[in-house]
Amino acid sequence: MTTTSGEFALLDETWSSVTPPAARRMLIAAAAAFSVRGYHATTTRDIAAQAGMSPAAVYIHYRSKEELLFQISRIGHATSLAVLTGVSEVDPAGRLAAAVRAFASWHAEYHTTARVVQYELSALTPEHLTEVVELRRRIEAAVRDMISDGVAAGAFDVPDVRGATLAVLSLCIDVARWYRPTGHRTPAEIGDLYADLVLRMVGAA
Amino acid sequence: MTTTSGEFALLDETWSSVTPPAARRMLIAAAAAFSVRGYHATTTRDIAAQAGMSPAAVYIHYRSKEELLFQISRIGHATSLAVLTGVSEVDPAGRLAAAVRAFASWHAEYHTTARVVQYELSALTPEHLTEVVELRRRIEAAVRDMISDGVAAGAFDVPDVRGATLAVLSLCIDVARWYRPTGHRTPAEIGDLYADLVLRMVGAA
DNA sequence: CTTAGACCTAAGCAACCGCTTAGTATGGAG
DNA sequence: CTCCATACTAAGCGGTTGCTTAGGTCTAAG
Repeated sequence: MTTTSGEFALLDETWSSVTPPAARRMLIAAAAAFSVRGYHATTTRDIAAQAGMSPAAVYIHYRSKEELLFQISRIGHATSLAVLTGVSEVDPAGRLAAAVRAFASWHAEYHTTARVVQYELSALTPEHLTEVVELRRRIEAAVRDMISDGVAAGAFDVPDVRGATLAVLSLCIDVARWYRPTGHRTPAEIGDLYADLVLRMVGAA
Repeated sequence: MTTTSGEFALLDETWSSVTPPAARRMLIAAAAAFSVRGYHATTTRDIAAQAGMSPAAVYIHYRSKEELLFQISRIGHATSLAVLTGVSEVDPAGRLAAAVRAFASWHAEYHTTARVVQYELSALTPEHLTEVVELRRRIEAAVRDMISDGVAAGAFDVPDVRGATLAVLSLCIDVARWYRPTGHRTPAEIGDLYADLVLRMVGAA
């Protein structure tokens, strides 16, 4: 486990499915630029310069600037869904805690990608947005199921399951907004803090 | 109490300090446009059209597009700080609950303004950002004081006061991201839900 | 060496951006 | 009436945008 890639060493292959290498470099450059300046404030010249290529090189691999955004959003949503549902614990409290720990710390560790994922939805075309919204629906359903399983097992005390689901997701997602690598909390510490707070919110014994 | 202005009827004078009326109409049009499309995706022509004036009319009342953003951000931050600190309760749990209820429901009721306040900070000039960051510091300090007062009085069980402050503010702020007026929760209901969740987070008896 | 094809660049186009300039309409004071 | 300040618009300027086109360079098979 290195300090830069943290506990997501295996997932640092976020972009490994993107080929050829030049297309991957372009995506990574676009994600970095979008996360710092926002989609609309980023020019195709910015992206190309950061990837070390000419502005026209963008269009060898992607149809448009928006397609770059879509690929980042699609892969980022799929990765965060995998992180959330990839926990192995079986008891309700341990399972929810592990999922929140992983999901929250992913939003810190990969705050660059997460910011694009969470705050640039409105720049997607309607067709691309539809595809991404389906992934978001599955993320929400995963959290809701974990909470209602705990309620059914008598492990949680939750008067409003949908409200609690909303709050848990909201809390984790917002990490992408405020997190700074220079802050004095590591992604793992944020994960631990949030797992504890969420167990208190659902009234776990 | 009307359904549209909710419990913030008196505060619906958010922009009442802005004169003359044409300047106020321009600010409101800009806030609406920025909240829907984002600062960088909004053109001065969009703003002027929504205010029913010509593009040049923007520059009668404001030096630049960025100054419109700054005024929205400054007034919005000041208003949300007033909402947060305007609670009258004295006991720690009641005071924190009332503050969270007011702050969270403000972010729903005025989600248009709140979105600009929370998500367009990076478009401000360094000088304007400095002024707004000072208001944000006071907002954070207000929440932190409420939590540490409760800890000192033995009413809360909080192992990490700064971490809890971060989470409480984060939860309320993120309402501006997900809230939709067409949703089935009213701003007041969101405030009640969040006040309960926050009391659980701080371990109030 | 020739050739095909993948990959990339230099140059630039049409459209659009924030903002400016020059001028018009209005209404109150003298 | 004249004069002037205020509030606005029509037109457009210089610069930037996303994206295209035409052409160059590299690798590897024949």
